[in-house]
Amino acid sequence: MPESGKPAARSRRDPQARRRAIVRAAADLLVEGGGGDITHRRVAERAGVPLGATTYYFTSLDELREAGLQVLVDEIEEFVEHVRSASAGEPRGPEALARILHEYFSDTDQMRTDLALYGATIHRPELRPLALRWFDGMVELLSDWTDPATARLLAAFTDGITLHVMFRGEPVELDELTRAITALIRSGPGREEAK
Amino acid sequence: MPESGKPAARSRRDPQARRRAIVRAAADLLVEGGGGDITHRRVAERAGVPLGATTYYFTSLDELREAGLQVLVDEIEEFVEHVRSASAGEPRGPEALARILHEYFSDTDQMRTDLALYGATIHRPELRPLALRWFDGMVELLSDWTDPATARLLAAFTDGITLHVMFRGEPVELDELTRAITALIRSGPGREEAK
Amino acid sequence: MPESGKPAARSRRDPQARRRAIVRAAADLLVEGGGGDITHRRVAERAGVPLGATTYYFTSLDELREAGLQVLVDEIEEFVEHVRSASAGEPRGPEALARILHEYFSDTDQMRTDLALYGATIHRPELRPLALRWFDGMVELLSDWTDPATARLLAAFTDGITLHVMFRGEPVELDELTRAITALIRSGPGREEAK
Amino acid sequence: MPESGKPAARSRRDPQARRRAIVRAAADLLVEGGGGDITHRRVAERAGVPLGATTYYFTSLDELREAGLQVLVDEIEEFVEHVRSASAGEPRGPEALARILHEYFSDTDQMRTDLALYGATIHRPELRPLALRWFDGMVELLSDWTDPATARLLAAFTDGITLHVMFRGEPVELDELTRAITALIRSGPGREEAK
DNA sequence: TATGAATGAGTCTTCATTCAT
DNA sequence: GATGAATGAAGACTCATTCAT
Repeated sequence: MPESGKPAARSRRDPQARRRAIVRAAADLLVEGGGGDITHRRVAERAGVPLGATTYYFTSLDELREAGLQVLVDEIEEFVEHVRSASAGEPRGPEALARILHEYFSDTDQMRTDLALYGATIHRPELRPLALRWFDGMVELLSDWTDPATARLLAAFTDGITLHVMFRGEPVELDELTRAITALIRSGPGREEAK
Repeated sequence: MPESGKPAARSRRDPQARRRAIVRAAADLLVEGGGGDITHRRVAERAGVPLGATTYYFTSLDELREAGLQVLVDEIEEFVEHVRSASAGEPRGPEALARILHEYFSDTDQMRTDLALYGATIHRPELRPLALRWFDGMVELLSDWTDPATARLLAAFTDGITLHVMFRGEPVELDELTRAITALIRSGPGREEAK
Repeated sequence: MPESGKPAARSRRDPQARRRAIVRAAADLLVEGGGGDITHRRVAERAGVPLGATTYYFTSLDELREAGLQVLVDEIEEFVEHVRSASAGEPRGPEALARILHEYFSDTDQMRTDLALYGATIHRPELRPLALRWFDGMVELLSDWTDPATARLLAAFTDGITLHVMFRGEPVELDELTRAITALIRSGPGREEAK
Repeated sequence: MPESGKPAARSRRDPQARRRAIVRAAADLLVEGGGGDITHRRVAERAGVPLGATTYYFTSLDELREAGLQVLVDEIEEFVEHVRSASAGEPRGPEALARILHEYFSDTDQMRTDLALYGATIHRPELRPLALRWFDGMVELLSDWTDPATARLLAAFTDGITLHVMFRGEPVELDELTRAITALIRSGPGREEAK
């Protein structure tokens, strides 16, 4: 129960919440059905707002789509941040990294979000910067474990695995993952020693 | 009298050629703009056939879209086959493989086709078998160079690199590729001796 | 009753007639309400065709509007042609011309069409060539009665009178008209003697 | 305390100025794009006032449109008045009048305003009184130079020339104008001697 | 067999107007 | 008194699909 005063009763005359609800709905639709499924009507229904609200808050459908995608990327970045802080105290060996990534490859929801991001941007070059934010975030995270060049290779490797795991519907084995990651990291020039 | 003869003079009074032209147009549109760009009108115009022809040869637009995707996969398989036969005499070392893959990562058209395939199937589980044909073809190709498990990892790696290279618009360096591939292959249990 | 065979029964599966009906409806709406009143819905209802038909036959509303306007201009030109041939045998004195124009200034329908033409083109420079066809037609007609320069002045004069007569709802007197036209023609260098 | 003082500092907390700004914006839009371009949003943006202000000061959009038109007519009347006083000392011969009118026919902005007035009223009989104020003002002005009947003819002539000059984008020559005006005035019964 | 006509559903978008604040 | 949020109606346009020919 919040402070006091108007406890619930939001939604009407709460532009911010309304906008959020619309974007949330767009993001969900993006994950479920891809960018082509974003229509004013669908978003409005999903968000529980009248049709006019979607056009009132967003000048064009493109803008709405991008806002939804933005939310997805924000979520992904939060996830990356979460992983990073959760692994703060862990040893920096390849095995530990493999365990972390393996966990990620078991999180279907998370991967579905990534896939939605790829799908939405593949044919929309103007939105690719959003996907790059995810790529770069991953590279940055991996840079805690290896040198930048290897981090980039590992980031690409990660996305490839995501694609294959999701398409095949089969998980990736932890030991194989460990083997590959270990090999890739060992092959690199090594992480620069900070300080 | 039909039968043989008339090697040229196709297209008119050649239902098969017409069908092919339509599917070809659909495939092109798929690569250029994604599944959302496939409409009867657009395909008809692109193929240079009357509007009615698109509905005459294909019961529904979905069917047409899928046929176009099919063509894409066929092309990809041809490409894989081409690579395989072209590399028939080459040594089976990681360096040679890296060179082959590096060439692939320089072929923007080819990668665009792959991307179109991902994009078209990400949100259509029923079409994923088509993408898997590409995945499997790649695994099979790579199995000439390493063990099956490593081949699967390499195939995923390949798709990840494709994604990153295309999205970033930056090529991948041959030496990095060589390093990664060498490491991955060396880490594997080794290729079963065929024969 | 036409030839034989299908006597009436047109309208369905008679694209030409359909197109004509649509344009006719657009032209009527143009005269009655101005260019702003042209909407797909209104035209469709007026023409007695389904909404989709208007977009099927015309790529854009602008095209439809222009087609309607075109019809108006065609009508006007027919009218000019009619006047010309009707006055073929008449003497070429200013009095005869005044009588002809006076008749025109009594034809409310005809003037309403002209007004619609002005109204539709005033804010659409791209359509002005259509209005100029009327201006030029009038100049040509008047050139049968006087020199080109004076014909141009008279044509402008005609349009001004149309505007005032229609806006005031009061006719112009024949004798005043005669006086003005006579004065204008007499002031000119005179018609070039043909041959 | 209000009353006098504060010569500047208007606009905020000055309802009248706000209203004026809105009407001014409407008038401008009328001239630039015709009545169809008048929308609350556009007017508000143009006037630099919040959207709500346009509905606060004007019950309906029609009312706003008419107010804008009103302003146009006021401007036109001012212009006529200006011409009259400017020509107060001039000789009353046709040549002088021709010069004055020729100046008017060179003032594209002024003519555009007139055109906007025609365009806005052609299809709105209820607004025609506004256009008649311009017609009548012109007749009155011309009555300083000729008899009423001829003044009416000249006023119509003026509007016709405006239409043709603007539509053709070509100016009218001073000598032709002089010739026509001279002829028309000479043909009249002559101006009643005032006083 | 082949095709262009046909149309209703659905898309994006704009907007006058109302109203809560 | 002001104003931005709100929304349903309507507008332009596209199109899959059906069907007459």
